[in-house]
Amino acid sequence: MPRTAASASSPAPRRRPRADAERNRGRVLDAAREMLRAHGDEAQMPEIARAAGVGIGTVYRHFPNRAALIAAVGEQRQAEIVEFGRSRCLACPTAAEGLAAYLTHIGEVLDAERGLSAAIEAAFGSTEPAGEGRERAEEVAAQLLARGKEEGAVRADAEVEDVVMAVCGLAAVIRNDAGDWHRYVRTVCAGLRP
Amino acid sequence: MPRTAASASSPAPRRRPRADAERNRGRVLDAAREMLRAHGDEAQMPEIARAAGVGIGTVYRHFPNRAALIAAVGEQRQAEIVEFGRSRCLACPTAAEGLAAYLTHIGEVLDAERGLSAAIEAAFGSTEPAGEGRERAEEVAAQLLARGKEEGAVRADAEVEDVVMAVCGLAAVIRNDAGDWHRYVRTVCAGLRP
Amino acid sequence: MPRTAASASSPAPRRRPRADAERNRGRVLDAAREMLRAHGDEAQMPEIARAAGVGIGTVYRHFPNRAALIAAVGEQRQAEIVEFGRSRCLACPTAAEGLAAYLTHIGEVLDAERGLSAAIEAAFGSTEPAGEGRERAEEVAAQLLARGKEEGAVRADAEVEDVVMAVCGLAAVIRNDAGDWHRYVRTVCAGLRP
Amino acid sequence: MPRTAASASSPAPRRRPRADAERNRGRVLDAAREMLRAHGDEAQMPEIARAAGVGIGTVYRHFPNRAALIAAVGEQRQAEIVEFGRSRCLACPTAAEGLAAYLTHIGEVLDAERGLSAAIEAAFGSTEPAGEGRERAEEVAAQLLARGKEEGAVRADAEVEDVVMAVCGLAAVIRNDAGDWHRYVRTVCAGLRP
DNA sequence: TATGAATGAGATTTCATTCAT
DNA sequence: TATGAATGAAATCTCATTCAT
Repeated sequence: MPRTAASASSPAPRRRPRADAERNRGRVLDAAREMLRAHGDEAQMPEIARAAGVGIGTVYRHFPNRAALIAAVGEQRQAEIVEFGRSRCLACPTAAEGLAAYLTHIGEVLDAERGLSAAIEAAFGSTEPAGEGRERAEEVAAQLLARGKEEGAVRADAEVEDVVMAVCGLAAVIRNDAGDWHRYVRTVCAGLRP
Repeated sequence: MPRTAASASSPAPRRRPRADAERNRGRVLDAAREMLRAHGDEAQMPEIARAAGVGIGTVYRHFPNRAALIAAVGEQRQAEIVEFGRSRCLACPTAAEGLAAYLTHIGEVLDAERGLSAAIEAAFGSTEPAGEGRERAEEVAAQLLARGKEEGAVRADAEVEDVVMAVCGLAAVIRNDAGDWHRYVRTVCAGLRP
Repeated sequence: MPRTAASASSPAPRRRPRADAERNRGRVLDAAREMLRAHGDEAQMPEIARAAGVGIGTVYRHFPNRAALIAAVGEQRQAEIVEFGRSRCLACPTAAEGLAAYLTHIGEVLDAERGLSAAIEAAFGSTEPAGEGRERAEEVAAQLLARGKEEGAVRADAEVEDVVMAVCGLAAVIRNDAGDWHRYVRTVCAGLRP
Repeated sequence: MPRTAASASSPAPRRRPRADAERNRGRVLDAAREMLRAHGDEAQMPEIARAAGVGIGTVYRHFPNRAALIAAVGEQRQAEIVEFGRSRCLACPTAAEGLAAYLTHIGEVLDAERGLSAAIEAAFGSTEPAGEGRERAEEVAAQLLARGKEEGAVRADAEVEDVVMAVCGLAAVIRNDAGDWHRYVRTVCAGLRP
């Protein structure tokens, strides 16, 4: 596509549109996700920048520090997990099944993407920022619990907090290779029954 | 100067570590524990060495790297926790009470010593080396489960692995401030009941 | 802000070292020089970094290791010595006087700055890199010899190499306190006469 | 030589004769010399101990520190050089030849045993301890100079100090690869002539 | 007295983060 | 705004030297 005549002779029109920055942010996030998947916590900032095809300064323009970048990766992955929960688990015949399916899905993701598990654990775990992702995750849990109570499959005093903690624990179980995590899911589900 | 026949004069059974080395190892471990307690993962190797009153080379002679030192601290703390479990929780009137007491004690320790929680989590979690500490921890769990089954307070198919995972998850819950950990203990205990 | 036509707008001739890096390199070099003067070979890298007001990483960015830093100090001092030779000794009434003055100046510098003498000796001695400093030093020697031969005050077969070796030896004499170095200068000068 | 009857039945007569220690000292010295020859200043104390077949503690029993060991090696080698000077150079037809032969021999040794040159330089150079070796070295120089003056081949005001400095310089010239050391010898010899 | 594991000071490497361009 | 060279704090390694056995 030949440039239109308007493209004047200025040596380089330094007007990088916002879209450009947005694209860079995405590239960095993707690269970080890949590097974390591959190398876990060993993933290095310069490597991530290189993999993203940007300078390291650009990484820091979009994320104030390494922890923030990792957190962003965790939240991104969390969002996908929650979306799965919303579309698939809420659609299960029973809430009990839905809850089990939700936890099992999380387990599978964490198991398959070991390098991301700390990031995901933090996304689900931390009560602090109560970010948007966190909120949506809690919505899914809340709906599952509510339905579960209606169906008599969940203790009346179960709370969203209990699910959050279960997920957080699940992440740790998998990250530490502490045992067969399917059994953990079973225990927790049983523990939430009336 | 006739010695009695028994004097097996092997030139040197010299395989006990030198007394001072043993002492220094202990000092380093103690110092690391203090620094971790106080500063968590920020704890620095030179600071630890200084606090222990030894050179940094000594720290590295006893522990090949920072991670190994932290792991050792975790195992030490784990040993104390397990000892508590053995002497107190096994002595509870019922196994159910014992198990709850065990998990609650762990929760209290982790809650009070946030800085150590990652180290302790790893000590309880990792299946890898199956070190001595790990073994003892499993003994306690095994006995609690066995008695629990006799008393009809624990599922017949519960295994030591389930307790290990519960502990590991508990550590993560507390480390991430994911919620009221007492509730988590309750859920897990309930999940192990028949 | 119209630039004059001459502003060749090549996107980035960005190969000049950053100004601050250049400044820091200089600071490190100066600090090293001071520390060497004061403590000789005892001078420590962390101390030098501190004296320079930079982190130790910066020292190692500019100089791959301690030896390289010391060598750089030696070359810097050598450059000053050579400059003295160029401006003062070449201006002496006779080449013989010039040569004596040159060696005497070197002796005085080495005598006054014991801590630097090994570095300076290496700078004058080593034939290896034939760096810029070395080249200039040889120019001075070459001119003194050439004039000396014209004036009949220097052997016809004397070479720059002979002066270099004399300087190198002088440094060793002073560093080892092997005797009254003025006598050494006299011997060498006599040895270069026809 | 069978032990005399007096050698009682004590399980192990812990009377290591002095000869034993003396032998160890010699072994350490030899090993150090070899390691220095092979690796120069890189030679490490533990390696030397291993090469000598003794514990590192034994090395330190005989030599207070690394510098002292190296100095001892230098003095040993110096002694051999001086012995050569005494037996060969003093026997030359003329003192001028003797002096040249002496310096040339030193040059050859230093050239062939680069790793030892710093040690040898120090042995010849340092005025400090005026040890026995040093004294003998000066005797040779003194005799060569005395005969040279008689023969009219050496300046009347030449002193032992001048020879010492020449040797010291020679060592530096060779150690630094500053040029063709034979030329240096020539210059110095010429410089000592009337 | 001989031994070598243990020690600690200092050199060097690593990498997250900053900042001049 | 994007870049990556530059920075510096902390980890880690390397020996010379000490000292319990």
